[in-house]
Amino acid sequence: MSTIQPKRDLILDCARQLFAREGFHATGVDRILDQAGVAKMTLYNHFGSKEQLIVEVVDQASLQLVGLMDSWTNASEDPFEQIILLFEGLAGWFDSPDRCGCLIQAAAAEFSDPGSPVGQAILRHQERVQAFLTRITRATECPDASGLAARIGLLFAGAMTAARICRCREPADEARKAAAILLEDACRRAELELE
Amino acid sequence: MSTIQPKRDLILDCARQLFAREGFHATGVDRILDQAGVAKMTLYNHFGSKEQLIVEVVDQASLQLVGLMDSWTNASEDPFEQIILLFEGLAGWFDSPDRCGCLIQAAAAEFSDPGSPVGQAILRHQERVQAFLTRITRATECPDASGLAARIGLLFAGAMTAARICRCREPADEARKAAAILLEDACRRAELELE
DNA sequence: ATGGGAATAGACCGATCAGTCTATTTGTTC
DNA sequence: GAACAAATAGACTGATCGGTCTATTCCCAT
Repeated sequence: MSTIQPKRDLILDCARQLFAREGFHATGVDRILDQAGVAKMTLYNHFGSKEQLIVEVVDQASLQLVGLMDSWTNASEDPFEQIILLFEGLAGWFDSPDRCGCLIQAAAAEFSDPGSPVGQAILRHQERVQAFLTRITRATECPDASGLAARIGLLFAGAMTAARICRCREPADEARKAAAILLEDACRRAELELE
Repeated sequence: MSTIQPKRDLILDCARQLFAREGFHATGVDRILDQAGVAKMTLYNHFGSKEQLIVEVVDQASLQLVGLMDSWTNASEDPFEQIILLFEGLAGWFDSPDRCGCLIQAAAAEFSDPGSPVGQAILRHQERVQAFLTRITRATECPDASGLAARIGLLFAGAMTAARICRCREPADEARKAAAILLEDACRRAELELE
């Protein structure tokens, strides 16, 4: 058997794909087992329950997405450019043919209780993203960096939501334009303040 | 029996509430029947299948939301003000305690196939919203009205997505600020073009 | 009063759900 | 080769799923 990756990661990967394509509740444990070619007890020994598997899938997807955002923005030192790069990266991400939008948004839609383990994982993701965005907007030295980060985050989330429906990169491109306008505005206000 | 509204609307209403709170796949038909106090055959005589019920719930929610958007913006004749009113209305909408975000976004997350009946209903909604927004942005007589509408739509969707997670009106307030900046920018470009 | 359409309760269907259990095999490491 | 942990197949549980069917009851209009 040529399992390069341990079974645990294999299950995590197959589960992520199926959850993204079919949804969390609509994907039965047996479907994941078939896809991964793995016995039932292997899954339950590793994760304990379907809910815990979902939590780990969401956490992994969150770290992966934030990692992507980081790699997209690494190409520049200028925080203004970084935000543009962020939306360009997002647009490129949507070009992947098998992509069905953001897994974490899907999880938020299916698990609305913020107190549940899955809800907690979603909140962790939200905090990660906002922390990432705030780190960039603070570097712009514009006033109201956190407000700017919140607005950029709204565009980011909106682009993901729209891309799930229209399945194209246009929302991300439009979000990039909107972000550029918001940045220009914040920049202009900063200059006014200096005078 | 004091059924003021016909059973059909009662079922539709209970289903909408349960779908919004628990999700579509997670809500069994029997739960809807219990909540509505209605026999199983009554539901199946009216809707034929759970999927068709979902389609009608989504369509009803779409018409209701667009109707709300219309009523929020009716308070002014000025298209710039109308967009601000739109996000103020949205913020007020999120103040409702039992609200768990946008039912149509949840549907989009659970039914990713755009060819399915539910997917079609979601596309119809998306077209309704964009048509509504474009009608307003065209009245601003700014250049690139459809682009502006798309950007406003992204903020609108982003605010809904964020509100589902944080369960507060802040995202809508922040989206309103962002929309105001986008409008100001579009307005400024229009004036520059006139000179 | 009576006929008919709408709604009722509830049994029933096969399929699938998440999760458990056991007995066996596999691969690795002393 | 012995020991041991990991993974295997597959039977099994009770619950729930969406959906069907029947027989009965209710209410309203003629």
